[in-house]
Amino acid sequence: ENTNPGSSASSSSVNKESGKSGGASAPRTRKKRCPYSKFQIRELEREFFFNVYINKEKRLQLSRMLNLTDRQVKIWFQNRRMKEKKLSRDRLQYFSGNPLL
Amino acid sequence: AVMILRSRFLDARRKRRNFNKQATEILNEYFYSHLSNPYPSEEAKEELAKKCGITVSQVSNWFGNKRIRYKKNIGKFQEEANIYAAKTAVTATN
DNA sequence: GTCATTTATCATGC
DNA sequence: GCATGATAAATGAC
Repeated sequence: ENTNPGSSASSSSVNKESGKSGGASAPRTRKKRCPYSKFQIRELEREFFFNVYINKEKRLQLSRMLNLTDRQVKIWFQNRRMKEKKLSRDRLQYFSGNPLL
Repeated sequence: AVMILRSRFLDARRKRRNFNKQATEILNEYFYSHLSNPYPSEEAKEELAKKCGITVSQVSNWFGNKRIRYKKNIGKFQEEANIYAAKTAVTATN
């Protein structure tokens, strides 16, 4: 169901671009968006349920378990918090007789 | 259990309905009359949302989709661009 | 950290 | 069958 760069053994793949080194490095193309697997989402959501803000330790642990970079986990939590905020706004509209929709 | 209900709520919201023709007209009019900088301010978004009868988030979604789809294939939108360019030109002269 | 955004993907309308 | 609106990764401004 998932051809993620994380599902299994293929560890050393895509990322790395740590290169900030000597000048001439290329325009470093934007990383292509790759949807996460159901398993990855479940584990991320599980942790998000316990605490909306994840500390560095759990972040590294979770990134290893899911074969994601710590940066990806960090960004996932950021986006997830924004999503939760939008959901709250939508619920407010929904329960306050707004004639929209 | 909670997460299941939560995901249900999300999926339900994802059921899409097209905007009415008048709303699309208003949005396109703004887009093509600001083609050099199609980034409406927050106030402009609220005004557009009110005039179109949609939410501010829906306005943001529409402009996000419109910008990238226009950029990806300008030729496909050329006819549409001409139509709204002529329309705004007429309203300007009146 | 938030937050608007870009980009690809998803789900639906027709 | 694509057009279209909404959502999911990823970036960058601040």
